[in-house]
Amino acid sequence: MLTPAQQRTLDFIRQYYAREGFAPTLAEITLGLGISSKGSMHKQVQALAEAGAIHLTPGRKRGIELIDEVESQALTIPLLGRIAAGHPIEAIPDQENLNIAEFLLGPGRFALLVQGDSMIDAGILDGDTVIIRRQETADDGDIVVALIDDESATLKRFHRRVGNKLELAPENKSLRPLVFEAHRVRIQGVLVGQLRTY
Amino acid sequence: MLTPAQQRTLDFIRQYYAREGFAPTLAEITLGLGISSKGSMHKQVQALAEAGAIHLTPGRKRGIELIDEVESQALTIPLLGRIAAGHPIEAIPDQENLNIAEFLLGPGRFALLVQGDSMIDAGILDGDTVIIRRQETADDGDIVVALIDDESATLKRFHRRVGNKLELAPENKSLRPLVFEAHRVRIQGVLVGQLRTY
DNA sequence: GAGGATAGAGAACATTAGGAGAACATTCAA
DNA sequence: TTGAATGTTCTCCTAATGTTCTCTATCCTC
Repeated sequence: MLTPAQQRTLDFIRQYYAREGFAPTLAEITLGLGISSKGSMHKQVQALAEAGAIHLTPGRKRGIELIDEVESQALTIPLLGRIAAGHPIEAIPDQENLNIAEFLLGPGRFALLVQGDSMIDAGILDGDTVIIRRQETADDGDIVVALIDDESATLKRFHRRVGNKLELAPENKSLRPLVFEAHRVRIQGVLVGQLRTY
Repeated sequence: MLTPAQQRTLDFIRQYYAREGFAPTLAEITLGLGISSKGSMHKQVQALAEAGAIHLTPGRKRGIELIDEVESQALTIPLLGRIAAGHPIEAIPDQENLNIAEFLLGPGRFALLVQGDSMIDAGILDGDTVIIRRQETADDGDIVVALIDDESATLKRFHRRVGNKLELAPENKSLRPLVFEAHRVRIQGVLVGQLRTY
């Protein structure tokens, strides 16, 4: 069971690794998390290693290795091909199976049931399930789950605005974007998937 | 069994854990449930531990661990609750995990990649994956994969028309429904799911 | 009403987690 | 070979947090 600081650290290492292709240094982690002591960070990283979340090669620079999560079990469905109105189904070479687990499961993800039509123009309907990856920051244009005033949650498209303000825009022509001071909004995660059953 | 207050507490802990990746503090639970005494909450949490619903590490901060019904953990994703613009995330009773497998997989199912915008008003966008169950008949109003003249395939909404005719209707205001003699159309399957990744 | 079970308030206290920062050791690339 | 970059090991600090009390207030059943 990870502590909050450990979880933040792990999330940062994962993101860094995904972005750069190699592990961060202690100094980079401290910087990324707004801490100033790499000694303290060393403690965190050690704790992560003991918890089995990462593997460390002592002394080595950038010596952090991520430990693969439980291998995603085979959860595949045959992918027949591409369908476009008015054409035959076109087979997709070298990809006869779709691994759903790989698409939707992963560390730090959770699902939410969407209620309401505010994202309908983005193809997210009332009753759909969305898959969210937990993270506290977002890029401009991401669809995020945001907590406003630590109270009401909402799924909206995220934009930065001048003057330390944020815009949360629904994808529905009949609704208007909302603009908030940055400090009132806490991002809880970004949309990584969506699914629906009939 | 659990008392109502214990159930509320457990639900909150589950939701918090899925969202944050670590357990809440007593103070956070009390706050989340609208209570003001962490001493009382301590009692609740102790009771939950005795009931076997959670595991506690005494003295430790955020020392609550959820007890997994391990099962097919690799195939499930925590379902936090229902999100509606402007409300807190509302927990869904008795459904804290979503099993992706049973959600989308099943006998006789296959996937297709959608190309084009002909079903956009049904929330099916260009690039989405749809899950189809193989069957040769369909009910009025189903969305089906149909083969026309044994040649071109298409994903459309299916309607019966008088005179042994069938209508295949796109869900896109700028496109018109097509009507065929029944013998020209062969239904290959009906839409049972849809998914999208970002 | 008595008595138990359940909820909660709130105060006092003890411990932990997270962090600062200095000093030192090691790695690695030029 | 060498020095900057980076990891390691300390010691110290403190706010955040768990623990333990004692009191109240409802319910419910008998």
